[in-house]
Amino acid sequence: MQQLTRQELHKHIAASGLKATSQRMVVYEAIVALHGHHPTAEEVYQHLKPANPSISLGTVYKTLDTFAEAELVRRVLTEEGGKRYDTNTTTHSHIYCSNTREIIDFDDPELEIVLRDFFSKRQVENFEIKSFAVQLTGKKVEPDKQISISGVSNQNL
Amino acid sequence: MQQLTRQELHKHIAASGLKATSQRMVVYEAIVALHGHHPTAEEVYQHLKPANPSISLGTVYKTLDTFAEAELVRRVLTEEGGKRYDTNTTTHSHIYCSNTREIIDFDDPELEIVLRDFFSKRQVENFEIKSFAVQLTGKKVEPDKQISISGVSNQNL
DNA sequence: GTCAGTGCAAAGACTTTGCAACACT
DNA sequence: AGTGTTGCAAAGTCTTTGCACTGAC
Repeated sequence: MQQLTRQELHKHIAASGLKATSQRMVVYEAIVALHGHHPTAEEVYQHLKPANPSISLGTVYKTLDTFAEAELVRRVLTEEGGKRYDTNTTTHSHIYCSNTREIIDFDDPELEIVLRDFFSKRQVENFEIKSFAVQLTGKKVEPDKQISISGVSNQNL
Repeated sequence: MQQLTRQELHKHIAASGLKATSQRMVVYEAIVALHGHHPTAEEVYQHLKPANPSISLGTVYKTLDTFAEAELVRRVLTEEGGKRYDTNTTTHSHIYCSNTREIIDFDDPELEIVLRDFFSKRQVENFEIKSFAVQLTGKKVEPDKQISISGVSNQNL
């Protein structure tokens, strides 16, 4: 994502019905800058601290929580239990590497079409579905090694 | 899942290369009993405590972690940041209710076929996929209300 | 008998909260 | 001006760790 001007930041935040304070703009800016890294509150704080030494960690926590409620950002599911955040992009799919614990964006329009199609036919009882995501788990391999999906075992599917 | 005998518990645990201690059997028994509830360590502890007052919470934490490493149980992704566990069943899909914070199993063979199919064609670069899961997010509705998927907005897909 | 596993309690990590001061609308 | 937001620090929650003891193999 490109650099946002102060005005744009203001607009983004105000558009969600939130007061556009300077801390919120800074936090939003940081999470945009860290897009793809799925940072924790602490990481957001560390990122914006040099340029904004007066902001407090507690405010970052509160702000991210507020943003998540307002759907300005979304929480990323983790197996480790920490809360991570990301800008609310069009894809909700992630790959989780069990070796490096990275969460990598996986953006595949085809997959999304397939799923969207599936759920437009398959209604879930007593449930109003708001969004869905695919979570892939696996391990990074060396670029020169053979890439395979054959390792997907039946009992995992 | 049915009741497991002490011998069966022993076998399950030993089969993963772990020492089959009585604490481990009790923890495994509890998580089987709580299958579908996706309990936290604390909940597992509360469940087994009445019958096993001498077991310590720390041991439950350690044991669940050990089990997860050995893939005897799996960690369930949560948005809230707490670690939850479940027996390693054949489905990996969940529905998360943002109202009640419940995690509900969603077992749909058709969906699994669709995804399995998709990923058998679509290889992911430099990544060996081990498993995948679909995470649905939404809200429970009253049984008499209209159920709809139309609320799925484009920007979430 | 050996060594991994356990209980306990303390430490650690992460997150939330209360409140006075502050700043956006 | 009024109300929601911030900074700070303290409290709270959840999880891990160290160590002496125990029990499974």
